[in-house]
Amino acid sequence: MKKRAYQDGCAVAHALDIIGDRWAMPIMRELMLGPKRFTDLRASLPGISANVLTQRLEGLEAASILIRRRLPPPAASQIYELTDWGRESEILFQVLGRWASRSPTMQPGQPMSHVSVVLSLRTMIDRSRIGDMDATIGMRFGEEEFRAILKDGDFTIGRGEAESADVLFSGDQNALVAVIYGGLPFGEAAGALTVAGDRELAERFIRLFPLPPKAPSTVTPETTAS
Amino acid sequence: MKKRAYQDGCAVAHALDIIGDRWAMPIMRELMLGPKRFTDLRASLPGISANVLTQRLEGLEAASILIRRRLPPPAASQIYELTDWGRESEILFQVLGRWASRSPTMQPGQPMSHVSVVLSLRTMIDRSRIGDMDATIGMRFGEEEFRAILKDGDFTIGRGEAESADVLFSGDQNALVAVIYGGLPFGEAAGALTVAGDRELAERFIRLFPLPPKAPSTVTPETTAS
DNA sequence: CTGTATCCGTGTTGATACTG
DNA sequence: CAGTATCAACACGGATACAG
Repeated sequence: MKKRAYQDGCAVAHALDIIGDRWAMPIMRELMLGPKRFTDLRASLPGISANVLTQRLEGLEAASILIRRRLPPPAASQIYELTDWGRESEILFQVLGRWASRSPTMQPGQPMSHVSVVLSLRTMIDRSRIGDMDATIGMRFGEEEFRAILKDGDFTIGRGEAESADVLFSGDQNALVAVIYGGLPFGEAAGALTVAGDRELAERFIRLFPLPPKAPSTVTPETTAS
Repeated sequence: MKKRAYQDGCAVAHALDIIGDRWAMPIMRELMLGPKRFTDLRASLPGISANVLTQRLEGLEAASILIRRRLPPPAASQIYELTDWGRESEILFQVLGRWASRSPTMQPGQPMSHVSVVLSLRTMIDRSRIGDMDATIGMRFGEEEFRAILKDGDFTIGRGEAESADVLFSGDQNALVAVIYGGLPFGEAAGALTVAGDRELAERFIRLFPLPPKAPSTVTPETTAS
């Protein structure tokens, strides 16, 4: 079928055959919190072109990672939704993200999608810091709302109603990232991010997501001769 | 630097920028059990071309995943060796391999490299089945020797002297795979695989690596009309 | 023997425009 | 909204030639 396949019995090579193509994993990531339409996917993946998105969706469907469903009328649109097995791939994103967060060449500050931010919180939460916290945190990024629950030492987050939470973050998800991972004070994020509700809880919340130490760079910084 | 980079702050996207290129992960896999030379890598990655291997090695070196070392004379050859952080990526291969082993589209029977086989054992071992086993297992595939140790409910395997083990498998690594994962009886693998030493231990050993159940295919098998 | 560099045919990717 | 068509740029794989 596929022209360029590793002809290798290794399961890792098979994984790369089905999800190793450019954009395949970012597409899966965007579907991890629930189904999306073609246009939603395109909007949350800046840089992808329509034909590549079509091809990847076909490939991922053929691999049983997602299914295409036509919503019942009146909403006559199609949606793409992960299968159970596709959803099980979340562990890949967690492990990959945790490993890459130590990369010495990673440059911070680039924009992230709504889903990326939420998944990164799922990945980087340090459950040992939750203690006896018992709270709900809402987030509103553009049209999308997410809801996090801290309870019994555990942390869950997904799409959900944000308004009634104990704290509500709203605005630009990148500003929240700058606060949580970049140590930016809320004050300096004002304008891009507003915090409503229990301010002290918000301050505690953002300290639940420590970054692991960077791995050392093994590259000599190349004395740039003209 | 890189022409085609996801411009995405998500750590997963950064990971894909540095290890998402074709052949990058298979190269890392081949170095996971210790350093190799350019020619060794090429031989264990059928299908890769010299220039692509050179490019990937450069990229992985720039990302601090591996370093290039010149062996001291008399062996004047270079070797490629994972950095500490590069070695920490083994978890990626384990998670990826375990997930992909459930793929409904994976076809068994394709050849695997020596390293792939050893890493797959590390990945698929079911420690709960080890019980009080206390033994060493040797494997000799071509020029390479590996040694596994079962002790105190744990399993370790890596490059190492094989001869003195309680059981010695030698011959074609693919035949061992067919026995362990394919359920092929030793008898039918004879010729491709020889087993020396404690035969009963060998039989117990190969049952320590159960495969997880396949995920269901969600693709309708397309009634092939002429 | 161990790599590296260059050329070339081919397939994949990506941007734009366009259609149901 | 959900893709398809077209085309240019690039990456890949193979072969070959070159350098230490």
